[in-house]
Amino acid sequence: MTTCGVDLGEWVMILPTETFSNLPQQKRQRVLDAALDEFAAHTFDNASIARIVDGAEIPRGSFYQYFDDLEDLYRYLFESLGDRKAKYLKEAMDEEAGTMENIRGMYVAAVDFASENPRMAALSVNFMREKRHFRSRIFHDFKELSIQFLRGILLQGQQKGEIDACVDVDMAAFVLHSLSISVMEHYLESSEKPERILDDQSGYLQLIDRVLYILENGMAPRQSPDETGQTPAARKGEGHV
Amino acid sequence: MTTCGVDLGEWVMILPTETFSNLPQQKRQRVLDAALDEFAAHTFDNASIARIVDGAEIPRGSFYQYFDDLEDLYRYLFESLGDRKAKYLKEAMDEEAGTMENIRGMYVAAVDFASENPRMAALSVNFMREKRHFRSRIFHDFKELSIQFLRGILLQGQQKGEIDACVDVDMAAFVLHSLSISVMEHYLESSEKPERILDDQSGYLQLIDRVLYILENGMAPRQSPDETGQTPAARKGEGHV
DNA sequence: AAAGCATATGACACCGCTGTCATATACGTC
DNA sequence: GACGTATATGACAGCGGTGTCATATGCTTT
Repeated sequence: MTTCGVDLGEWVMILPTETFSNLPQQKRQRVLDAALDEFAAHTFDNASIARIVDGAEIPRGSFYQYFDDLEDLYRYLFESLGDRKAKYLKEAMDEEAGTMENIRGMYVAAVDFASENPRMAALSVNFMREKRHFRSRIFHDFKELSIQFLRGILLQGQQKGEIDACVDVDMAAFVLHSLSISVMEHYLESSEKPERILDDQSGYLQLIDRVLYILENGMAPRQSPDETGQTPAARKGEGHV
Repeated sequence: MTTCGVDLGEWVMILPTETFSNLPQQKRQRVLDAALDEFAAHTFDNASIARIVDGAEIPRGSFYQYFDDLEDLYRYLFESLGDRKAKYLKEAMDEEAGTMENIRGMYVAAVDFASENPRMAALSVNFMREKRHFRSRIFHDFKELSIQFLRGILLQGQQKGEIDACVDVDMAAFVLHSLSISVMEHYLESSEKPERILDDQSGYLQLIDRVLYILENGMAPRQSPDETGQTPAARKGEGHV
């Protein structure tokens, strides 16, 4: 697939074939929209070009004029997802802030991202459900990357004395990564349901705080328990709501 | 599907149609084997009757003599999985033991189970990847059940003073459940890889201990840090290896 | 051996999807 | 208007799947 930079609305993305990038905005958007719908609702294996062309109301032949195949389109969407999510995470990181505050910031950013881009979030949850083999074909060890990023934060935290020296940073990164996926999944599943008890932001901020309280303080009784039941990060982060 | 109890080898299971249960053991086993292979390798949507009958070397028509459809067979396998896994968990639970020791026991049991029944473990990981809708159709809120079970243990632990009163048991159960899935997934993925750095039991016992150390003690520095870097549960549990 | 019943068998119709290709259309250029 | 090039279009062959059904097989009973 040929690539060329194009400013599409708010953010710059890498586009597939020339033909696709020359398309009138509206039509192009219809295609991307239908594709996002498809990948938000189905794993890659179950996604179908037939439904995408149907949704976008373009003839089947055109699809192959724009993309080599489904994976080509997927790659493209996935990349723009990565760019977009990276922005959220960058905004959330604060050099001045403590380690746990930054971690909380990342969790919150992930839910913000999911709430503002539900289809992209669903796509990324589906991506995590793909077989390892597929995942690394699309984005070489995306999971590894995410874990390494968290690992860096934790290591720094350990140097600053904010993370206990006894904790194994690799495991902690693994734990944080797994839980952030679970929280996002939970968020997306709950917003599917009609009841939507927790679909509002503030409900999820509370959920994140409670999960992080456990990760920060542990489940064993503390010698001097914190009476508020909130993490320091949560307390400092309250301005966010 | 008609049901009837039959003792197949080590454990009692509920069998589908009369016809299937009257089959010679060897043939029946071939079918179950092929099915387990299929569901360990593919999610339900991607599994195919064609491959199963191929693997079992039975004619396609026979399949429909034994089962209504793929879901019928899936239900049956899933149920026997549940029975089998429940046994592991029951053995792991110890009324006398402390809460964290029991939780560790469950994690270890899950990896033991995965190691001794890798295809069933893969099936159960695939099950967790299914859409919520499918999951509750097969087994009404399996995830919920698992979380409720953990919740009970934690609540008891809180009453015994072994779990900090500040922790939200619902969140803790959610965290424990999510991580147990992640650990099992990690185990299965690592045993797919040729290197297999951590595929041995003892490597995983270490992984579990490190994860649980974090959950027990938290990542924040403790006033009186434990010099060994292991959980009390891990120390008491060492006899297991 | 004929009849009756349970089970086995694989050919078959039908479906949804993919990727291709011959053909149609639009548009800029002479 | 004729030509050339880029793009549009949907019919189509091919594939792998499903569920069915007419027919075959084997075993038991008379």
